[in-house]
Amino acid sequence: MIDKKRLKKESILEAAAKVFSSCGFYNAKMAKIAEIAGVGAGSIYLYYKNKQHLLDEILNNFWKKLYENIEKLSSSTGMNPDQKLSRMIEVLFDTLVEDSSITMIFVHENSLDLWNEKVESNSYFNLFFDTAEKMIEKGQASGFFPKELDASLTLHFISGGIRDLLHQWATSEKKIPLDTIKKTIQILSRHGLLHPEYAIKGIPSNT
Amino acid sequence: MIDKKRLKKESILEAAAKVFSSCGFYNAKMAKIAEIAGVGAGSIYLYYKNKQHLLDEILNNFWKKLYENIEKLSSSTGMNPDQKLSRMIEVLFDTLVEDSSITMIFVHENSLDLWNEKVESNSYFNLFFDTAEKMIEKGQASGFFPKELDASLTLHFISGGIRDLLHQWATSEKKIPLDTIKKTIQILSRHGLLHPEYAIKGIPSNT
Amino acid sequence: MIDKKRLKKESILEAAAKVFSSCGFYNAKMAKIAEIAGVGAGSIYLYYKNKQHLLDEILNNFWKKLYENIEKLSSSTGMNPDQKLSRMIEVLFDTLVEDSSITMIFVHENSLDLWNEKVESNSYFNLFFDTAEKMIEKGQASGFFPKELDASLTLHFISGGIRDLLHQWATSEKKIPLDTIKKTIQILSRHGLLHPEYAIKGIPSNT
Amino acid sequence: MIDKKRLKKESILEAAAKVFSSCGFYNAKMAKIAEIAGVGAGSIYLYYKNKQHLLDEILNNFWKKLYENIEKLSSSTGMNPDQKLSRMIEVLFDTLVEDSSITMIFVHENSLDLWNEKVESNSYFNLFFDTAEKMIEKGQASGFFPKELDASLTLHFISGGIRDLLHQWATSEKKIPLDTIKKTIQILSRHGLLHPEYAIKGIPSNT
DNA sequence: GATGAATGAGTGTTCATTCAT
DNA sequence: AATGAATGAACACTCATTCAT
Repeated sequence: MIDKKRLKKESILEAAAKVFSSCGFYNAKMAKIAEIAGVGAGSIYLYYKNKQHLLDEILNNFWKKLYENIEKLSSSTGMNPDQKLSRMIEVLFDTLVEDSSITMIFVHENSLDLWNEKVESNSYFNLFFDTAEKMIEKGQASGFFPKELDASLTLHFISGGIRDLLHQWATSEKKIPLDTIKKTIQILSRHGLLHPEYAIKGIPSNT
Repeated sequence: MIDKKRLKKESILEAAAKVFSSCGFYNAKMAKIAEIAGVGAGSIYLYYKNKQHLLDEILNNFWKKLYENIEKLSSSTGMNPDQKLSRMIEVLFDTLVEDSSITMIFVHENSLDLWNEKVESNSYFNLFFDTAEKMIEKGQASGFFPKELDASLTLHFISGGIRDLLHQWATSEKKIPLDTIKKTIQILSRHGLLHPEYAIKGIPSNT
Repeated sequence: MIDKKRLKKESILEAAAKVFSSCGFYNAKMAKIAEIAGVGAGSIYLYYKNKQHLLDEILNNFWKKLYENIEKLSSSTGMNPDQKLSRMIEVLFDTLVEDSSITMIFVHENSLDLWNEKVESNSYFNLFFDTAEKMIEKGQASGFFPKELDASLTLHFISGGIRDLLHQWATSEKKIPLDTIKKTIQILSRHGLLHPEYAIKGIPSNT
Repeated sequence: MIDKKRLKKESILEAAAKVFSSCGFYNAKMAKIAEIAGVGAGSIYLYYKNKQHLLDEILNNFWKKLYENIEKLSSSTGMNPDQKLSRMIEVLFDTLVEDSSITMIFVHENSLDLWNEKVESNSYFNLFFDTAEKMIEKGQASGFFPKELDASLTLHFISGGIRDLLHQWATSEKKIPLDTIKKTIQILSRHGLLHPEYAIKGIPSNT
């Protein structure tokens, strides 16, 4: 009984994710969402205040999942910061890939006005970023990562990179293998584009 | 006479950029654009087919400028691939920072439907990416950059990173100095997050 | 058992009266009525056909009470028509004041569409008016009231006056004492605004 | 040109009055108003903020006209208070009869929520009532009208009476002649229902 | 009987676009 | 060319009413 309700609420959210991801938030019609969810148009409003609320929930769920995954990782022992970084990227990546609708929404719904509410402190969005930030700071403290980098900015750079790569992956005709994407992200995040040797020895002057 | 026309067309585009960047595409009102441009609402349609066309033009101009800047760089001699990469990032960065409206649009207007038209082959968007891609491939050929990376994906990763960083910069209260942003991008793009020494020597096992 | 039912039916009507009087018919929500009555939303429809029916019942009850009060008065002996008129006004007034919800409804819910059904002949509304009309006609027959007046119109004038006065009373900040209202009604109904002496002697020409 | 605009604005208001008066405010459809006015649905909003604004304008116009008519009367000389009262009732009556749509609206749209805005001080509604109130007070000062009456309440009684009488007139099948209505109002307002002689001599005890 | 979740018809309002002037 | 008044399609949301439980 109470399970059925949860199921219905869930199916509406899934339908919304599907429609948002394929049409974008502004072109998504509530009627379409209702149709896909298999409920009457008015029923959506029994569970969600309005269209915006649907998006908020979707994104919040996403950040929550991400936070929970990263949280375990953060407090785990037996990995050095570099391994944790690798793992974090993997988690971020896997979470995104797991549900392509969410990925598309994450990728696309960046529009200015769609973010105001989620920046409330201690939203999962912030929890995620704070946790990840601290992981990087620890890596800096133990000498793994250069101290001159700002942890928050670093995080944004990497997550932005991942986002665009997935955008590319999701929209490209000839599907790029996910493993290629994954490896690319790992290399670039950890080593950057420049060959490590050059980074240390410097560039040979006769080139 | 013909100059006056060009001026008016230009001022409309500038107004559109201003409004798009502050409200987002979907909340931007044509009436507001006309008002800011100082023209009648109907006049916009003398120069641009519709709202979408305005956005297309803005983004196209942006990619054109970017392409032209990168083009010179690409064919220039006297720089090694690493220096060119650095310079390219600088160009990308500077071009974005130059006009904050455009940056905000570049950052936000990712919505699915807003991109279909621009992927036409030989748009400046593609020209830019092709050129940049070739630069990276040259770097790989000459051993500067690891061959295992896909040039196109690399490019997307970096541009996505830059985008998110600038988003962060544009929306953060306490303005982060642009130089910090710039340096962060340079380091991460070229060296990644992991300290180069570890990248080569490997991680000490006793950590 | 059957009493419990009557009680529930009653409480729904009371709740409806409360909500109608505070929000007006069109802004009254069935859900709110159900909540105040302490029943489920669907239960209302076990007792009343629809929203309109609730209003009909409320008003019908009101006219019924009024009719019953006036009926006794009409057939009573020992009062002259003027005294009966006075008494009738008093009854009308007291009935209205007794339940302020009903008053507000009587005062406000005049909207065209809300009346069609109630004009069915031999509704209590009509019974009340017929009885009151006859009282006035008797007064005319016995010379108390001027014969040139139409009894029905007279009645409407007076009841309209009372209605507006009560509206005034119900909405005014600084509560006007009910006695003042009552006295005003009595004087104006019986003597009008003009000082009786002038009415007979005529107006002195030198004013 | 500017006249055409005024004409269009006017025609929309007239259409609104027509529809409001026949359906009531809440059942009036904007689409219907537009259709009757012969304009597109959106055009209404070029001239009026919303549906409520239409009603406000209609009623405000009505009170304005009424105020202007009463104002002249109030400051005129050569009439005693009783004559002025008579004249005022006539003006009120004539203004209402002049446009039956407005009358119906005046009669029906009393709903609680439809009045909030108009009670702003110095609206024409208030100006009208203040002016009329002063007329009555003058009549009391010069002994024409009984001092025990409150001028404001008196006014409300009379206007309420007129309203109901016109309601009656407007909805009755067999059209009552307007003259009958008018005379009824005059008599009742000035002399009340009781025969003036009785009012002075008292009621003979043997009745 | 009683419930309250589900429904979907219904509508005020917006705004990109057009076109008469 | 330039205007801005006019348009009308489109849509999120409400809420009286129903009906499965």
